[in-house]
Amino acid sequence: MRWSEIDQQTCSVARALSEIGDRWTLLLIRDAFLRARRFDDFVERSGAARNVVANRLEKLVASGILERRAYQTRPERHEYRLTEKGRDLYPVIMTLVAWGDRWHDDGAGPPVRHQHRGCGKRMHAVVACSECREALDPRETRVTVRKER
Amino acid sequence: MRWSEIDQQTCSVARALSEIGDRWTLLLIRDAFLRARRFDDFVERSGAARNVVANRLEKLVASGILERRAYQTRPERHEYRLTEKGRDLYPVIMTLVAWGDRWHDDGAGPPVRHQHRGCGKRMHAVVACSECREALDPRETRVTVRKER
DNA sequence: AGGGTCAGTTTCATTTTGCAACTTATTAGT
DNA sequence: ACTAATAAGTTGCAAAATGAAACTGACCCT
Repeated sequence: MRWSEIDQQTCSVARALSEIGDRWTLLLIRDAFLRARRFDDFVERSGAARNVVANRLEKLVASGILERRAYQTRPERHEYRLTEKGRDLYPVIMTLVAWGDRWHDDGAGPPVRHQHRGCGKRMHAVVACSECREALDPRETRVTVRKER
Repeated sequence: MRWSEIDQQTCSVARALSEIGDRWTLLLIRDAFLRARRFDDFVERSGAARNVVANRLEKLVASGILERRAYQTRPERHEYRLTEKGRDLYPVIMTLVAWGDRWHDDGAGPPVRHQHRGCGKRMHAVVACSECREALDPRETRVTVRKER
Protein backbone atom coordinates (compact mmCIF):
# COMPACT_ATOMS: atom_id res chain seq x y z
CA MET A 1 0.00 0.00 0.00
CA ARG A 2 1.29 3.39 -0.88
CA TRP A 3 1.18 6.16 1.67
CA SER A 4 -1.15 8.09 -0.60
CA GLU A 5 -3.74 5.36 -0.20
CA ILE A 6 -3.87 5.03 3.57
CA ASP A 7 -6.99 7.16 3.76
CA GLN A 8 -8.81 4.17 2.29
CA GLN A 9 -8.35 2.23 5.51
CA THR A 10 -11.50 2.06 7.59
CA CYS A 11 -9.80 3.76 10.46
CA SER A 12 -9.95 7.29 11.76
CA VAL A 13 -6.30 7.24 12.73
CA ALA A 14 -5.30 6.32 9.20
CA ARG A 15 -7.56 8.97 7.74
CA ALA A 16 -6.24 11.58 10.12
CA LEU A 17 -2.65 10.63 9.37
CA SER A 18 -3.27 10.83 5.64
CA GLU A 19 -3.65 14.58 6.19
CA ILE A 20 -1.29 15.36 9.03
CA GLY A 21 0.86 12.28 9.41
CA ASP A 22 3.88 13.14 7.39
CA ARG A 23 7.24 14.35 8.34
CA TRP A 24 6.85 18.11 8.67
CA THR A 25 3.12 18.69 8.73
CA LEU A 26 2.51 18.46 12.47
CA LEU A 27 5.45 20.72 13.09
CA LEU A 28 3.90 23.35 10.84
CA ILE A 29 0.63 23.01 12.71
CA ARG A 30 2.48 23.46 15.98
CA ASP A 31 3.93 26.68 14.58
CA ALA A 32 0.49 27.82 13.53
CA PHE A 33 -0.68 27.36 17.14
CA LEU A 34 2.31 29.44 18.19
CA ARG A 35 1.02 32.19 15.92
CA ALA A 36 3.15 31.68 12.83
CA ARG A 37 1.27 33.25 9.96
CA ARG A 38 3.62 34.01 7.14
CA PHE A 39 5.58 31.74 4.86
CA ASP A 40 8.97 32.74 6.21
CA ASP A 41 7.76 32.30 9.79
CA PHE A 42 6.98 28.71 9.00
CA VAL A 43 10.29 28.16 7.23
CA GLU A 44 12.31 29.57 10.11
CA ARG A 45 10.40 28.03 12.95
CA SER A 46 9.86 24.57 11.53
CA GLY A 47 13.33 24.14 10.09
CA ALA A 48 11.94 22.45 6.98
CA ALA A 49 13.20 23.28 3.49
CA ARG A 50 11.35 26.06 1.64
CA ASN A 51 9.97 23.78 -1.04
CA VAL A 52 8.72 21.35 1.58
CA VAL A 53 7.03 24.15 3.50
CA ALA A 54 5.42 25.40 0.28
CA ASN A 55 4.16 21.92 -0.54
CA ARG A 56 2.83 21.21 2.97
CA LEU A 57 1.10 24.56 3.35
CA GLU A 58 -0.58 24.00 0.02
CA LYS A 59 -1.82 20.58 1.14
CA LEU A 60 -2.98 21.93 4.50
CA VAL A 61 -4.97 24.61 2.71
CA ALA A 62 -6.42 22.02 0.34
CA SER A 63 -7.57 19.90 3.26
CA GLY A 64 -9.09 22.85 5.08
CA ILE A 65 -6.77 22.88 8.06
CA LEU A 66 -5.23 26.21 7.15
CA GLU A 67 -6.75 29.12 5.31
CA ARG A 68 -4.72 31.29 2.96
CA ARG A 69 -5.77 34.89 2.95
CA ALA A 70 -4.32 38.07 1.55
CA TYR A 71 -3.11 40.47 4.18
CA GLN A 72 -1.97 43.10 1.65
CA THR A 73 -2.07 43.88 -2.03
CA ARG A 74 0.76 45.49 -3.97
CA PRO A 75 2.60 43.26 -3.65
CA GLU A 76 0.07 40.58 -2.94
CA ARG A 77 1.01 38.72 0.20
CA HIS A 78 -0.79 35.96 1.94
CA GLU A 79 -0.85 34.53 5.40
CA TYR A 80 -1.94 31.19 6.73
CA ARG A 81 -4.35 30.77 9.57
CA LEU A 82 -5.86 27.81 11.32
CA THR A 83 -9.45 27.06 10.43
CA GLU A 84 -11.87 25.43 12.86
CA LYS A 85 -10.71 22.05 11.57
CA GLY A 86 -7.15 23.09 12.25
CA ARG A 87 -7.86 24.52 15.71
CA ASP A 88 -9.55 21.25 16.50
CA LEU A 89 -6.10 19.62 16.35
CA TYR A 90 -5.26 21.31 19.63
CA PRO A 91 -5.87 18.10 21.61
CA VAL A 92 -3.47 16.19 19.37
CA ILE A 93 -0.72 18.77 19.83
CA MET A 94 -1.28 18.99 23.56
CA THR A 95 -1.13 15.25 24.10
CA LEU A 96 2.08 15.18 22.06
CA VAL A 97 3.47 17.94 24.26
CA ALA A 98 2.51 16.01 27.38
CA TRP A 99 4.16 12.85 26.06
CA GLY A 100 7.27 14.70 24.95
CA ASP A 101 7.49 16.45 28.32
CA ARG A 102 7.31 13.17 30.13
CA TRP A 103 9.57 11.04 27.97
CA HIS A 104 12.00 13.52 26.50
CA ASP A 105 12.87 15.54 29.51
CA ASP A 106 16.46 16.60 29.03
CA GLY A 107 16.88 17.06 32.75
CA ALA A 108 16.08 20.74 32.67
CA GLY A 109 12.33 20.38 32.83
CA PRO A 110 9.87 20.91 30.00
CA PRO A 111 10.77 23.57 27.42
CA VAL A 112 7.38 25.22 27.82
CA ARG A 113 5.14 25.47 30.85
CA HIS A 114 1.39 25.49 30.60
CA GLN A 115 -0.86 27.23 33.03
CA HIS A 116 -4.60 26.76 32.99
CA ARG A 117 -6.36 30.10 33.33
CA GLY A 118 -9.44 28.43 34.76
CA CYS A 119 -7.79 27.02 37.86
CA GLY A 120 -4.53 28.92 37.78
CA LYS A 121 -2.37 25.85 38.18
CA ARG A 122 0.47 24.45 36.14
CA MET A 123 -0.89 21.52 34.24
CA HIS A 124 -0.52 19.14 31.40
CA ALA A 125 -3.12 17.67 29.11
CA VAL A 126 -4.84 14.41 29.97
CA VAL A 127 -7.50 12.65 27.94
CA ALA A 128 -10.89 12.28 29.50
CA CYS A 129 -14.20 10.70 28.63
CA SER A 130 -16.37 13.25 26.86
CA GLU A 131 -19.36 12.11 28.92
CA CYS A 132 -18.16 11.70 32.47
CA ARG A 133 -14.81 13.51 32.39
CA GLU A 134 -13.02 10.67 34.04
CA ALA A 135 -9.42 10.13 32.89
CA LEU A 136 -9.31 7.64 30.06
CA ASP A 137 -7.40 4.41 30.27
CA PRO A 138 -7.05 1.83 27.51
CA ARG A 139 -8.42 -0.88 29.78
CA GLU A 140 -11.49 1.14 30.58
CA THR A 141 -12.56 1.50 26.99
CA ARG A 142 -14.58 -0.92 24.94
CA VAL A 143 -14.08 -0.76 21.22
CA THR A 144 -16.71 -1.92 18.75
CA VAL A 145 -15.88 -2.10 15.07
CA ARG A 146 -18.61 -0.97 12.73
CA LYS A 147 -19.81 -3.60 10.32
CA GLU A 148 -18.75 -3.11 6.74
CA ARG A 149 -21.58 -3.29 4.26
CA MET B 1 17.54 21.20 9.01
CA ARG B 2 17.33 17.52 8.29
CA TRP B 3 14.50 15.48 9.74
CA SER B 4 17.05 13.51 11.72
CA GLU B 5 17.94 16.65 13.64
CA ILE B 6 14.55 17.89 14.73
CA ASP B 7 14.98 16.41 18.18
CA GLN B 8 17.44 19.24 18.79
CA GLN B 9 14.64 21.78 18.79
CA THR B 10 13.73 22.97 22.26
CA CYS B 11 10.20 21.72 21.85
CA SER B 12 8.43 18.67 23.18
CA VAL B 13 6.39 18.31 20.01
CA ALA B 14 9.53 18.22 17.90
CA ARG B 15 11.16 15.72 20.23
CA ALA B 16 8.07 13.54 20.24
CA LEU B 17 7.81 13.67 16.46
CA SER B 18 11.45 12.73 16.07
CA GLU B 19 10.41 9.33 17.42
CA ILE B 20 6.90 8.85 16.19
CA GLY B 21 6.39 11.51 13.54
CA ASP B 22 7.18 9.67 10.38
CA ARG B 23 5.04 8.11 7.79
CA TRP B 24 4.18 4.68 9.17
CA THR B 25 5.21 4.80 12.78
CA LEU B 26 1.96 5.99 14.33
CA LEU B 27 0.05 3.46 12.29
CA LEU B 28 2.19 0.69 13.74
CA ILE B 29 1.54 2.04 17.22
CA ARG B 30 -2.17 2.05 16.47
CA ASP B 31 -1.87 -1.61 15.51
CA ALA B 32 0.00 -2.35 18.71
CA PHE B 33 -2.91 -0.87 20.68
CA LEU B 34 -5.18 -3.14 18.66
CA ARG B 35 -3.13 -6.08 19.91
CA ALA B 36 -0.84 -6.67 16.96
CA ARG B 37 2.18 -8.50 18.30
CA ARG B 38 3.93 -10.33 15.52
CA PHE B 39 5.82 -9.04 12.54
CA ASP B 40 3.31 -10.26 10.00
CA ASP B 41 0.42 -8.78 11.99
CA PHE B 42 2.04 -5.39 11.64
CA VAL B 43 2.71 -5.87 7.95
CA GLU B 44 -0.86 -6.89 7.18
CA ARG B 45 -2.63 -4.40 9.36
CA SER B 46 -0.53 -1.34 8.65
CA GLY B 47 -0.24 -1.85 4.91
CA ALA B 48 3.40 -0.75 4.95
CA ALA B 49 6.09 -2.62 3.03
CA ARG B 50 7.92 -5.37 4.93
CA ASN B 51 11.25 -3.58 4.89
CA VAL B 52 9.65 -0.41 6.21
CA VAL B 53 7.92 -2.33 8.99
CA ALA B 54 11.21 -4.00 9.90
CA ASN B 55 12.95 -0.65 10.01
CA ARG B 56 10.25 1.07 12.07
CA LEU B 57 9.88 -1.73 14.58
CA GLU B 58 13.61 -1.66 15.09
CA LYS B 59 13.51 2.08 15.74
CA LEU B 60 10.54 1.76 18.07
CA VAL B 61 12.38 -0.86 20.07
CA ALA B 62 15.49 1.34 20.15
CA SER B 63 13.48 4.23 21.53
CA GLY B 64 11.78 2.10 24.14
CA ILE B 65 8.25 2.36 22.81
CA LEU B 66 8.05 -1.30 21.92
CA GLU B 67 9.76 -4.23 23.52
CA ARG B 68 10.95 -7.21 21.50
CA ARG B 69 10.71 -10.46 23.36
CA ALA B 70 11.01 -14.08 22.39
CA TYR B 71 7.76 -16.00 22.54
CA GLN B 72 9.33 -19.27 21.44
CA THR B 73 12.69 -20.85 20.73
CA ARG B 74 13.38 -23.32 17.95
CA PRO B 75 12.87 -21.48 15.77
CA GLU B 76 13.41 -18.28 17.69
CA ARG B 77 10.47 -16.00 17.22
CA HIS B 78 9.88 -12.60 18.70
CA GLU B 79 6.90 -10.44 19.33
CA TYR B 80 6.57 -6.73 19.90
CA ARG B 81 4.73 -5.25 22.84
CA LEU B 82 4.09 -1.75 24.03
CA THR B 83 6.17 -0.62 26.96
CA GLU B 84 4.94 1.92 29.49
CA LYS B 85 6.36 4.64 27.27
CA GLY B 86 4.41 3.20 24.37
CA ARG B 87 1.18 2.75 26.29
CA ASP B 88 1.53 6.36 27.32
CA LEU B 89 0.86 7.29 23.69
CA TYR B 90 -2.75 6.28 24.20
CA PRO B 91 -3.88 9.91 24.55
CA VAL B 92 -2.23 10.82 21.26
CA ILE B 93 -3.95 7.98 19.43
CA MET B 94 -7.30 8.73 21.03
CA THR B 95 -7.22 12.42 20.15
CA LEU B 96 -6.30 11.46 16.59
CA VAL B 97 -9.28 9.10 16.54
CA ALA B 98 -11.56 11.83 17.84
CA TRP B 99 -10.33 14.27 15.21
CA GLY B 100 -10.58 11.71 12.43
CA ASP B 101 -14.08 10.78 13.54
CA ARG B 102 -15.16 14.38 13.44
CA TRP B 103 -13.50 15.54 10.24
CA HIS B 104 -13.31 12.40 8.15
CA ASP B 105 -16.74 11.02 8.65
CA ASP B 106 -17.62 9.31 5.41
CA GLY B 107 -21.31 9.67 6.15
CA ALA B 108 -21.60 6.23 7.72
CA GLY B 109 -20.50 7.26 11.18
CA PRO B 110 -17.17 6.48 12.81
CA PRO B 111 -15.48 3.19 11.89
CA VAL B 112 -15.07 2.27 15.52
CA ARG B 113 -17.23 3.10 18.51
CA HIS B 114 -15.82 3.66 21.95
CA GLN B 115 -17.67 2.94 25.12
CA HIS B 116 -16.38 4.00 28.50
CA ARG B 117 -16.72 1.20 30.99
CA GLY B 118 -16.79 3.63 33.88
CA CYS B 119 -19.96 5.44 32.88
CA GLY B 120 -21.24 3.03 30.25
CA LYS B 121 -21.78 5.70 27.62
CA ARG B 122 -20.51 6.08 24.07
CA MET B 123 -17.85 8.69 24.18
CA HIS B 124 -14.90 10.25 22.49
CA ALA B 125 -11.69 11.57 23.95
CA VAL B 126 -11.40 15.18 25.03
CA VAL B 127 -8.36 16.85 26.54
CA ALA B 128 -8.68 18.15 30.04
CA CYS B 129 -6.56 20.02 32.54
CA SER B 130 -4.66 17.52 34.67
CA GLU B 131 -5.44 19.60 37.77
CA CYS B 132 -9.08 20.63 37.53
CA ARG B 133 -10.36 18.29 34.80
CA GLU B 134 -11.99 21.09 32.90
CA ALA B 135 -11.94 20.75 29.10
CA LEU B 136 -8.91 22.45 27.65
CA ASP B 137 -9.16 25.29 25.19
CA PRO B 138 -6.25 27.07 23.51
CA ARG B 139 -7.49 30.43 24.80
CA GLU B 140 -7.61 29.19 28.36
CA THR B 141 -3.98 28.18 28.44
CA ARG B 142 -1.02 30.36 29.22
CA VAL B 143 2.26 29.26 27.76
CA THR B 144 5.59 30.25 29.27
CA VAL B 145 8.79 29.44 27.43
CA ARG B 146 11.67 28.28 29.57
CA LYS B 147 14.75 30.45 29.40
CA GLU B 148 17.66 28.99 27.48
CA ARG B 149 20.93 28.99 29.32
C1' DA C 1 11.24 -35.03 -0.09
C1' DG C 2 8.00 -31.38 -0.50
C1' DG C 3 5.31 -27.79 1.36
C1' DG C 4 4.21 -24.35 4.84
C1' DT C 5 5.20 -20.65 8.47
C1' DC C 6 7.49 -16.76 10.37
C1' DA C 7 10.61 -13.03 10.45
C1' DG C 8 12.99 -10.76 8.28
C1' DT C 9 16.69 -9.15 4.10
C1' DT C 10 17.86 -7.90 -0.59
C1' DT C 11 17.33 -5.70 -4.94
C1' DC C 12 16.00 -2.16 -7.72
C1' DA C 13 12.78 1.28 -9.60
C1' DT C 14 10.15 5.22 -8.06
C1' DT C 15 9.26 9.15 -4.81
C1' DT C 16 10.43 12.33 -1.57
C1' DT C 17 13.81 15.19 0.73
C1' DG C 18 17.17 18.94 1.29
C1' DC C 19 19.98 22.64 -0.21
C1' DA C 20 21.04 26.52 -2.77
C1' DA C 21 20.20 29.59 -6.20
C1' DC C 22 16.79 31.99 -8.79
C1' DT C 23 12.33 34.73 -9.72
C1' DT C 24 8.77 38.26 -9.25
C1' DA C 25 6.64 42.26 -7.39
C1' DT C 26 7.22 46.07 -4.78
C1' DT C 27 9.08 49.51 -1.35
C1' DA C 28 13.01 52.15 0.82
C1' DG C 29 17.26 54.44 0.68
C1' DT C 30 20.98 57.30 -1.68
C1' DA D 1 17.80 56.26 -11.59
C1' DC D 2 20.22 52.74 -9.19
C1' DT D 3 20.79 49.54 -5.47
C1' DA D 4 19.22 46.85 -1.64
C1' DA D 5 15.87 44.70 0.90
C1' DT D 6 11.62 41.92 1.74
C1' DA D 7 8.24 38.35 1.03
C1' DA D 8 6.68 34.33 -1.08
C1' DG D 9 7.52 31.27 -3.47
C1' DT D 10 9.88 28.09 -7.74
C1' DT D 11 13.53 25.40 -9.95
C1' DG D 12 17.28 22.06 -10.45
C1' DC D 13 19.63 18.42 -8.86
C1' DA D 14 21.87 15.12 -5.68
C1' DA D 15 20.92 12.20 -1.77
C1' DA D 16 17.82 9.57 0.97
C1' DA D 17 13.54 7.03 1.71
C1' DT D 18 9.85 4.14 0.07
C1' DG D 19 7.46 0.19 -2.30
C1' DA D 20 6.95 -4.25 -4.57
C1' DA D 21 8.41 -8.54 -5.10
C1' DA D 22 11.53 -12.08 -4.72
C1' DC D 23 14.69 -14.36 -1.68
C1' DT D 24 16.72 -16.46 2.78
C1' DG D 25 17.08 -19.29 6.89
C1' DA D 26 15.34 -21.90 10.58
C1' DC D 27 12.20 -24.89 11.67
C1' DC D 28 7.72 -27.98 11.51
C1' DC D 29 4.44 -31.32 9.37
C1' DT D 30 3.07 -35.06 6.29
